[in-house]
Amino acid sequence: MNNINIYKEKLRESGLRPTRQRLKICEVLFSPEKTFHFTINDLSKIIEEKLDEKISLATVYNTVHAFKKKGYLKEISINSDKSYFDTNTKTHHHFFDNSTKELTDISDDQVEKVKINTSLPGKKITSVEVLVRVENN
Amino acid sequence: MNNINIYKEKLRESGLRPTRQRLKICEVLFSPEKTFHFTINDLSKIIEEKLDEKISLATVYNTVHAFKKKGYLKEISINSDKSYFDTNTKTHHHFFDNSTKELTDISDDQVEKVKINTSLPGKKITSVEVLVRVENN
DNA sequence: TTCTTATTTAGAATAATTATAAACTACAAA
DNA sequence: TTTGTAGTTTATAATTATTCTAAATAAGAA
Repeated sequence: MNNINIYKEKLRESGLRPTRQRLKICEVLFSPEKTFHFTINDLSKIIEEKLDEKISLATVYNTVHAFKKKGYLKEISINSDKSYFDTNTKTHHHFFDNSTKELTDISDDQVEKVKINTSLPGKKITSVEVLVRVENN
Repeated sequence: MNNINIYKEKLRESGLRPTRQRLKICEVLFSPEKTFHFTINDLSKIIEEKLDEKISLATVYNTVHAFKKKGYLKEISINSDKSYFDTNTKTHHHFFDNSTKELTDISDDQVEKVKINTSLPGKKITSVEVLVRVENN
């Protein structure tokens, strides 16, 4: 089965032209059943391996940022030396394994609601996310 | 009052030679009563303004990383485009203001203990930190 | 088909960080 | 004190991630 028409539709809805490159990137990002994390470099490599055709690195950057802006991707800051993106855009939490540098999702329902007993005047909370660092024991 | 001898002592304890440069950086980082956040660039500028003498950027990098390794500084990843360091090395939480890009501490006691109902086999939790994103309302 | 505007692209530019290797310095031992 | 050595500092080059630029291309409307 092919999702291309769905992606075309979605892109057009978002005001993004469904170009060949964007559709390929959609396939790589949104066809897998499970959400995943990646860096731009990861993505670029996956595309090279999976596809017969190369997509310019600048386009990968452009596309990822466009998708992020539209809310189809989420940027995660764990490691300051690289930008990680996540195809899971819902508010959720993470394990970060300091031993292996791996990042894993913790679904929202496995963390009890976090209560913050303070606030900033004139500001409203947009998200509350938990980072659980682990290491080998 | 002068903390230099305390810094000298601490550095020596840690196996770091108390050089002129390291002592100056200690003064800038650890003399203020309140902890604070900074980037390497911030720190470099503060040093230039405060001190009559310049410290090479490479040394600032070296020193910050050495202090981080020894546990005197903590690295914070909020914004992926820069590395922030924190002189508050205790486990604590943050507000990140998306409107102003400002980072503020939330002390540990203002956040109720976070319960995680899942775990990773063979791993132990080393820290649980909460990031609360806010924006103007 | 044609026109307009968005998009892609290679490569240059920028910015943060790390590496290099020579000069310098803290400090232990003579 | 002086000296030797290992740790540090430094300027600069190298590297890496990311953004910019401007020309070529392609999508979609007329």
